[in-house]
Amino acid sequence: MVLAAMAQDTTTYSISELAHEFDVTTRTIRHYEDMQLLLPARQGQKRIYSLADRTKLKLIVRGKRLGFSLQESGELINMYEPGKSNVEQLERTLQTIDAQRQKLSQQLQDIQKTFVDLDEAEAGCKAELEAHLRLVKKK
Amino acid sequence: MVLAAMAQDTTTYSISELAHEFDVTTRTIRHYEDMQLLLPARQGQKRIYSLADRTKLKLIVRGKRLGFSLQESGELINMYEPGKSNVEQLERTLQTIDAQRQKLSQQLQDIQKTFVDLDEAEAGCKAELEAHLRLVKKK
DNA sequence: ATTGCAGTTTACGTTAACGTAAGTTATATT
DNA sequence: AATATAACTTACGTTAACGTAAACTGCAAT
Repeated sequence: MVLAAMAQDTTTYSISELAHEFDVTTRTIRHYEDMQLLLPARQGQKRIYSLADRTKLKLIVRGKRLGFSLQESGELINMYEPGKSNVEQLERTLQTIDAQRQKLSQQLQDIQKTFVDLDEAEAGCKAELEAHLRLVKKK
Repeated sequence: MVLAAMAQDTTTYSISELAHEFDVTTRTIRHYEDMQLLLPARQGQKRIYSLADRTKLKLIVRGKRLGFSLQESGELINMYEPGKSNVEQLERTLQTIDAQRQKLSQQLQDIQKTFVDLDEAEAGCKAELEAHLRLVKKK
């Protein structure tokens, strides 16, 4: 479900609802707005978040788990917004998409390696633990 | 190859060699030492890095690509050091290993989802581009 | 009427991860 | 002997991503 296709949904959220759902503070959400990642509607002073806003926040939070900066997450979000349909911009977006893919591939490899390392570390630990157990049993 | 098993290798590196190999500054490497992640030997004032030191640095750099803090990378490194062989410590290490695995699994899922999103975004971009091309052709 | 939330703005504070600059030392080269 | 190169220490500066506090607003229930 792309951001653009969410226009008809009228569900809205308060800032504290979103904060609770994604386990962040309201300050954090407002900060993302300061950084231009979100631009919720207003009802008087209060911020009213749409489903599209929620999705953007979800992307930011996911990005954080992957170690993305807010800027990087911002780029990611912009990819889903078809807005600027001039050719030059579209081609730059395609390049950004490719760059993102490469970064993710690198991360995939890093994760695989780390899993292997963790297996080794675990094996070493368990071996040592059993050595200890044997010592206790012999006594 | 575990850190402990690298004792016999006598290869050494200067700080600038490592900096160049891993594409970081010497300042960065010294910073990791300040943060207790590295403890190279000395030859007078100069730092002399062993193969084990190099491996630790590699782990740190890899961790950074995964968005790990230096503290987290420090924990990872400590897992490979069998040093403190008391049972309690070993069991805590096993727990840390498990926590790491869970974090990595979450990252894996996030990466998969992001790949899907990128595919969608790319498809949308290309569709728009072709729409543009058709407009030009019709003229 | 006031008490209590939930929300708001403004603004200074904090932490991590280095950058950058200044001044010093040691070794090697011209 | 002078210069270059690579290393070093000390210390202040910077950026990102919020935290935290203070003071204000609007609505709801007692």
